[in-house]
Amino acid sequence: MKKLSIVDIANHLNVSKTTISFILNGRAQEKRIGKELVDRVQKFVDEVGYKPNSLAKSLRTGKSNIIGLMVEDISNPFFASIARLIEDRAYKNGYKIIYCSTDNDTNKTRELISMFRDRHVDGYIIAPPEGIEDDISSLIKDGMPVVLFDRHLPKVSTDFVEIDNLFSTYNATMHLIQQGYKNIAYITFASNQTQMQDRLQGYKDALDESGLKPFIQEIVFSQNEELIMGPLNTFLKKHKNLDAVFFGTNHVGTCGLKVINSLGLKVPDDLALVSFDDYDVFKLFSPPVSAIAQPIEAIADSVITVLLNKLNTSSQHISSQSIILKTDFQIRGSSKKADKA
Amino acid sequence: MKKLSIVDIANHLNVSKTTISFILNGRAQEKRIGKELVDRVQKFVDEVGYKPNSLAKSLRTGKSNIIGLMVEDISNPFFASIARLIEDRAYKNGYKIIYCSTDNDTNKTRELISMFRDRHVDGYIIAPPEGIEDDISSLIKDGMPVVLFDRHLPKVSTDFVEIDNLFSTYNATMHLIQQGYKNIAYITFASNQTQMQDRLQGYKDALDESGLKPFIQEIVFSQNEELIMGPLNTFLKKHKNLDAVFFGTNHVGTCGLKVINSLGLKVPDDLALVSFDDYDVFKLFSPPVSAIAQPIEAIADSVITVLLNKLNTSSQHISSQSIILKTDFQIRGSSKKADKA
DNA sequence: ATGAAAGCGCTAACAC
DNA sequence: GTGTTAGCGCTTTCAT
Repeated sequence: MKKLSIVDIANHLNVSKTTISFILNGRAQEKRIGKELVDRVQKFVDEVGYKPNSLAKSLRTGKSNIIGLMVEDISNPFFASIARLIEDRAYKNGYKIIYCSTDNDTNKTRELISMFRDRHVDGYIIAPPEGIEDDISSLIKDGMPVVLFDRHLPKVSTDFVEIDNLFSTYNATMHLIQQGYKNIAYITFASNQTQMQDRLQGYKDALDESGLKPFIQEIVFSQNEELIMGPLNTFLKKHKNLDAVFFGTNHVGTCGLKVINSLGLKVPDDLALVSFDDYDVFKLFSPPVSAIAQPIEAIADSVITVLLNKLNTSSQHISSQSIILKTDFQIRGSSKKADKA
Repeated sequence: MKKLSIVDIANHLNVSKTTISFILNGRAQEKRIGKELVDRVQKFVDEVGYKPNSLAKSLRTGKSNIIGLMVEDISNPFFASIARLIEDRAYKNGYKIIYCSTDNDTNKTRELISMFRDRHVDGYIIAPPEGIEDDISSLIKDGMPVVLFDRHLPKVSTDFVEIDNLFSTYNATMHLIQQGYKNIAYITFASNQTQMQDRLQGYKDALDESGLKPFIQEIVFSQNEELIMGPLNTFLKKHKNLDAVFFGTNHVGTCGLKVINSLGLKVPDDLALVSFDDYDVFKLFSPPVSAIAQPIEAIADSVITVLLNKLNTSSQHISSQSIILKTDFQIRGSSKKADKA
């Protein structure tokens, strides 16, 4: 059974394909097409299960109903959860998602953007790596709806959705300080991305304000856990005087826990812990790890809402918006000073 | 700057667009097009950064270079990791991925398949829910390349990639028995999917063989963790005599750990633990949880290899293959009997 | 109120 | 070797 086209059904019904097209696109009223005809067409279409070829439609209209989603790494639970939520909302609104992981690699990202353009995606949701400013700018210049999230590009004016990174780490660091910890390290990935810089700054500000000395360890991002745990191990062994460690991301945090376990360190007695991003690993660790929970649902919701908005308003120039969401600091056993101060 | 089409560049070079098309598609040799012309075209194309419109190409050729990937839930670390790996391989071979989560919902899946068809995806990778047999069959009947994974549909003859579920649970259950545990429960999601049934059977076989009594608890699948933890809690409270629990999936396992923590049970003294699927949560729990590690890379690799194969061989009727991979049972502290038997 | 026809950008049979 | 041309299936202007 060959798939039928609009022509087939037009022929079968002895009507012009134009009319069919109008009816199928809900413009029957507007075109004053006879109600009786409309029903007849509708009925037949349902009967044979005709579906317009969306490729042809896209070619003609220039709209693909596809949204491109570019995250750092889809296997990271943070991004996976957001992707899931965005996916749901997108499908409900008639959009499909094409996604991919950038690995924070500028060239790969550039290539992917080009692929997306080529595919005529209608909109872009991107957690951008550094160095991609020009590509994003040109996307925007060409009128493509773009929403950044998790971080933004200071030199590009776009809509973006973020959390209050600086306050989050400041606040959590302050908590450690209030608990009486003095030698607090901050371990993060080496990155100039805004969210990473803001987080680092929040930590620094808190220490500064309290007259404490910062210990910062930046690790080169890698897919290979060994390459993260190695430097972490070295760092922790070298700084025996530390009494608390702040992990800048969930990935660093997880690797950190593994290293701490392998070193046989006691939490929080030997070392207190706080990590960015909250997820099961932290909740189930013994003791559970204090963590900064990002409002995943709110982020996904904001992102897709903003994008759908841009997609639906024909007007090119709505002023772009920045949405900054609050995080939720979950204080748990890993950062509570033992009673005998 | 308007995006240019093949016609523009043909005009600009005073050549027919056919010639351009041939050159761009690497058929210059075959068509004996002058090397000099080829170079000239190539140079100009590079210069202006011309990219063929893939929509038009797809419309014409019927190929979209898109693979549809349907998993149960992209935010589940197992599926997220596999998706990531498949994505990489697919991109390297010139394919993009459109993915979505089925939630094990037959109707949703049916709709998604229809969307994929409509989008003319070139191939399908599916972790199928129950009840979707007919849709898959018709896909195959129409000559679409389909690879199932994680589970299969007994009534449909397709290529699929799976692990040896039955042996995996049998083996791990035997381990518990050898450690001296007598009252071993198996907690899983209620499901008739092959992998779930096989896992359950492996457990039953082991108990049978050892003359032990099974305790089986099936939980209704849900996105909402509360709805999983509730029944779990009830079950554990009701069966105080249990000395070991086997979790049938990573999700059940994670929820199980939360419940065990909230109940204040000691692992493995109060309760020994084994779970299907290995991931960070299990590795970092105290004590670390014995787990059946699926060979993620091998699964992803097999899936995409099989699919690419089907995509590239024009022949319709290669006999379909089933690939069954081995798992790796990681024995850890959660299932070792305390020394004083 | 309905239909004819142009055209979105590309490929490939078929001429020349 | 290179160009002409007919679609792929759809939307939309314009004429009737």
